[in-house]
Amino acid sequence: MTSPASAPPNRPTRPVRVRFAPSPTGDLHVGNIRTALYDWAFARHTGGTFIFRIEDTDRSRVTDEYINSALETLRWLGLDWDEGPEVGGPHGPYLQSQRLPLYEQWAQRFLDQADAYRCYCTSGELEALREQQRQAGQPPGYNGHCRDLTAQQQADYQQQGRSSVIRFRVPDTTFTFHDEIRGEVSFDSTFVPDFVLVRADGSPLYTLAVAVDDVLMQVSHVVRGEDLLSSTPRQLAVYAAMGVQPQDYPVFAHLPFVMGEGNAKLSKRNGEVSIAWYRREGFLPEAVCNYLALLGWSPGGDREDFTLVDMAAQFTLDRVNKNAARFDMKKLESINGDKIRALSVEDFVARSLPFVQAAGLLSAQPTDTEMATFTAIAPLVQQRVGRLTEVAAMVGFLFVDEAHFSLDEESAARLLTPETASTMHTALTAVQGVSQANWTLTALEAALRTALIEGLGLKPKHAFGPVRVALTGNRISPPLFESMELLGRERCLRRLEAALARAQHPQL
RNA sequence: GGCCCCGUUGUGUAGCGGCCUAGCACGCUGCCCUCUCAAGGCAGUAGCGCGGGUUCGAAUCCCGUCGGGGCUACCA
Repeated sequence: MTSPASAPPNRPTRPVRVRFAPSPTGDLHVGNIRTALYDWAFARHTGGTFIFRIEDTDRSRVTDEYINSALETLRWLGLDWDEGPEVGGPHGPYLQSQRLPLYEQWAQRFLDQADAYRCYCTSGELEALREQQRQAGQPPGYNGHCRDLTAQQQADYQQQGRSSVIRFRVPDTTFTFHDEIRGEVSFDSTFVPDFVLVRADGSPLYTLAVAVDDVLMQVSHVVRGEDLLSSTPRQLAVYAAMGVQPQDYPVFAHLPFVMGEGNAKLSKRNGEVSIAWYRREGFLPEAVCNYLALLGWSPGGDREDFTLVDMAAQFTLDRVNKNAARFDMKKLESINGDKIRALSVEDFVARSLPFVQAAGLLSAQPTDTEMATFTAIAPLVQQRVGRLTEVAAMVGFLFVDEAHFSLDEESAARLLTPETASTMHTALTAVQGVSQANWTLTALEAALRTALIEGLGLKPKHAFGPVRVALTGNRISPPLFESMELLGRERCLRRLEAALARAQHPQL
C-alpha cells in the first residue's frame, strides 16, 4: 500500500472517513453499487473508515424493505462497513430518520444566526416565479422574496394561515472547490439560489441533513455520484454556517455516471439495474465487483482481473475516469464466466446447487447419490456456463426421472430421423455390449467409436450427435461419455431404445 | 433557456509532448483444436468528434466549435 496519494495537497492530513449514503427509494442499482464499491475501496486503500449511512429523510419514498435490501446487497458483495446500521459506531445513529432532533437544532441555530429564514411563499407562487424567470431568460431559482421580512410581515403571513419552510440564505460569493476527480470547480452564487432546509411539516431535506451529518460524522471524503456535483456549493454554504473552517471541509470526488446502452439512462429496459436481479440471474458477487470496478476506474496497464482485496490495494481517486461509462452486459458475463471457472469444484457445487434446486431438479435435501452425481458432472459444466442459472439446463438430464425425460424438439427433429435410425440401432447394440461391470467412459467411448466410426464409417460429429440427443435430450450437453457413465446403463439403454423408435417414426 | 460536467475503435479502458504506423479486454468475423457446446490458441475488424493554435514534435497543452449528460423541487 502506498502513501495516501489521494490526500489533497496543502491540507493537514486527518483520518480518512468515507461514507456511502444512499437514499433507498428502491433496490440498490448498478450506479449506487459502483459508488459503494469505490467508497469502500478508497476507505480500505487508505486504511480509513467506511461509513454506511441511510438517507431516509423523505419518508414517503424510503421504506424499511428497501433499507434492508440495501444492507443485504452490500453484504452479498462483500463490502463491509465499519460504522453504520447493525454495527453502530461513535457517531450514530446512522439512519437520518433517527437523527431528526439534530437537524432541528441546527436549523434553529441557522435561523438565530440569520443564515436562514422562514419563507412563506406558496408552491403556486414559486411555480409562477419559475415560469416567469424561464420566459425572461433569467437564472431560475428563488428570488429572495422572504429574505428580509420584518417581524410584522411574518406575523401577517402567519395570520393568513400560511405555512413556512426554512430557507438558507446563500451568501453572495463564488463557491470554488477542488474535486479530486474533476479538479477546480466553481459556481457563482448567482446560480445558487436560496434553498430549502426544512419542509413546512418540519422535516429536514437532503440539503440540511447531508451537510450536518458529514460534519458531525467527521467525514473526510465525499465520494458520490456526479448528479450531486451541482449541489456541492449548498453543502459548502452550510458548512460555513456551521462554523466549520474551509480546511476542515470534506474533500469531494464526483463519480461519473453509469449509463445504459446508447445514451439512455440505465433502466429496466436496457441492462438491468437492480443488483438483486444480478444475484437471481446467477452472477457471482466477485464478478459484479470486478466488472463495476472497471467501469470508470482502472489500475493502469492491462490488468483487468482482480479481487476486492486487489482493488483495495490499488484504488486511488486520481485514476477514476471523468467520463460516463456504458454498462455492457456481455463484458459482465464474460467476467462472470471467468470467475465461475476460477472457483474450486466444491465452491462451484455449493454456489450452483441453489439454482439447480430452484429449477426443481434436486430437492432441498439431495441424497448422497444425487450429490455425488452432481459433484461429478460439476467440473464439466463449470467451464461451460457464463451464469449459474445455466447449470440446471445442463445437468437436468441426470436428475429428471424417466417419465419426465423429454427431448428438445428442435434437436430431435434434426437428429432423430429415419436417416439416423441405423446409427441409433448400431449405437444401441454397441452400448448393450458394454456390461454393467465394464461401465466406464473409456469402455463406452471405445465401443461407440468402434461401432459407429470404424463400423459405419461415420465422422465423429455425425456419429455422436444423435446419441447425444437421445441421452441428454439436447444437441448441446456436457461431454457425451462422461454423461453416459453418470447416467448409468439402465437409463442409457432405455433412452436409446426410445430414441430409436422416434427415429424410425418421427411423426409419432 | 441558464449554470456545471464530459468527449480514445460498437463497449470498457491504457496513454499523462517524442517509446503511438495508438496497447489491452469484451463484442463481432475467420481459422485451429474438438463427440456438441463452452474453454483454449491464432488472425482479422474498428478509434483519438471537428477546427484553429502552442511546439522541432500533440491523443496528450490552450482556445473555439459541435455533440452528450447533469442540475435548475418543500427528491436525492
